[in-house]
Amino acid sequence: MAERKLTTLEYALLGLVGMSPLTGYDVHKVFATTPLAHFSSSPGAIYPALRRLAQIGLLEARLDTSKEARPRRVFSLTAAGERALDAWLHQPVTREELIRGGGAPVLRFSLAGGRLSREEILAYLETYQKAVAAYLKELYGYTELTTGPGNLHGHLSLHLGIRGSESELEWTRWAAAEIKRAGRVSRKPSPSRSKRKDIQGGPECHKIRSETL
Amino acid sequence: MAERKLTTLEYALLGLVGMSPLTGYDVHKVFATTPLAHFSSSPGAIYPALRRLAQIGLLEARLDTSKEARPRRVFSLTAAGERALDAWLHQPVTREELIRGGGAPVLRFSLAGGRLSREEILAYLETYQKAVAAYLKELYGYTELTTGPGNLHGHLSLHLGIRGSESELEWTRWAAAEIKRAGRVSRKPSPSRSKRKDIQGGPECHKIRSETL
DNA sequence: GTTTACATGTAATCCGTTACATGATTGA
DNA sequence: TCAATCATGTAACGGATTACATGTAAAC
Repeated sequence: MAERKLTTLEYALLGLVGMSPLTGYDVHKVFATTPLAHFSSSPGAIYPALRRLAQIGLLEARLDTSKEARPRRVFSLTAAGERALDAWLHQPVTREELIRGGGAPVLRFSLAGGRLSREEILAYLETYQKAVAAYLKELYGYTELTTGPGNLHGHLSLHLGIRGSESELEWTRWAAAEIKRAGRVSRKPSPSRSKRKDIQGGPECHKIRSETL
Repeated sequence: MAERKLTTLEYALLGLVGMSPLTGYDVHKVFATTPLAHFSSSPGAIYPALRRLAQIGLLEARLDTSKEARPRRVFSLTAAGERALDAWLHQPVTREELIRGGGAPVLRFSLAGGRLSREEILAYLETYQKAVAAYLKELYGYTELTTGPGNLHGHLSLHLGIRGSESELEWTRWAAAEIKRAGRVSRKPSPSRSKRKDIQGGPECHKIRSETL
């Protein structure tokens, strides 16, 4: 239980497997056919990563020998894997995550559905918003240096970053509002169900999510 | 001259060194203090990459032994380096570059100032725009799958990607318009200078650009 | 005079890419 | 039956991260 740091890909795998047990090829299909495509769907990335997670006890592999074909490993989350995933989902968005790309902030948000409470998710979006706002301030600071003639391309490139961050900032506010709204409207038609379940859905919902996210 | 494929970092180094000769620490400063920060400023990335580029003949290192301190290597572009950089700058934006992050599309645009003609730059922005538009179409296709209850987080995450791509698309149009406008207005006050030079500026402009981009 | 920041690297580790390998299933 | 696709991996290579090493200049 050396608690070594995991890569973004490995957390993505934990999250996917946590929705429903999956084989390596299932993961490949998700990465190849959904907006999660910025993860490589190459087997050379997926299979070793799954094996690594199994070796450190975060995933557990069940050998499926039905069909008497080549046995396939079906991976599912262990208790330690649940803990590692939940701990990661509770991390705030950092400046480094924003700058270095990799998509960790939105990945955490995607996987948080059903694993975090609505309050925790809103708190997470708050950290997201703050991080983007702070980074935007940095970018605005650069504009003074690039205005004026002689640096048109620097000026224009900077504005691409600024526009992107502005759009990201607006999204965090919009997403928070949508989540609050969804909590309100779905409580009315079915007041007997718990708030968590309203958003979370059942296992079949997980299946859909893993295919369409 | 085996023409091995270069990484985005290596092209960024070619571009920076092409603006003005630099040492490894100069590069570190650029990555640490400008919006180019999504490249790692760690010496373990920069120094080996510079050395690699020198070994394959794209950079040339001049040993500066003034000050009699530890000698520092000042890198500059070779003719082969210029060719490799220019060839890369002429590549259109691809779907893979957009999806896998890495910032190659905007990096090429940033480095294109002064190296490509205005017509070539506009053509490049055209490929950028087409690639983003095509990717946006893909993303819109996913919205149908995520609408409806039970997949709120997938739906919201998808919209983050859509908003980001829409913002990027608008930027390509705006940048093209700005470049056309700049070409027009700067020709009037100084009709004697060439069009290229109007945008490009001199060496001191390169220095500014490398610090502020 | 000692610490802090500047400056230039090297070494180990490790993840991801690319290419290869192989067997089962399906369609022509 | 032959090709193509599905499905499950392995192996080699290489680049990036992290940590370490070291020496100089400035600040206090």
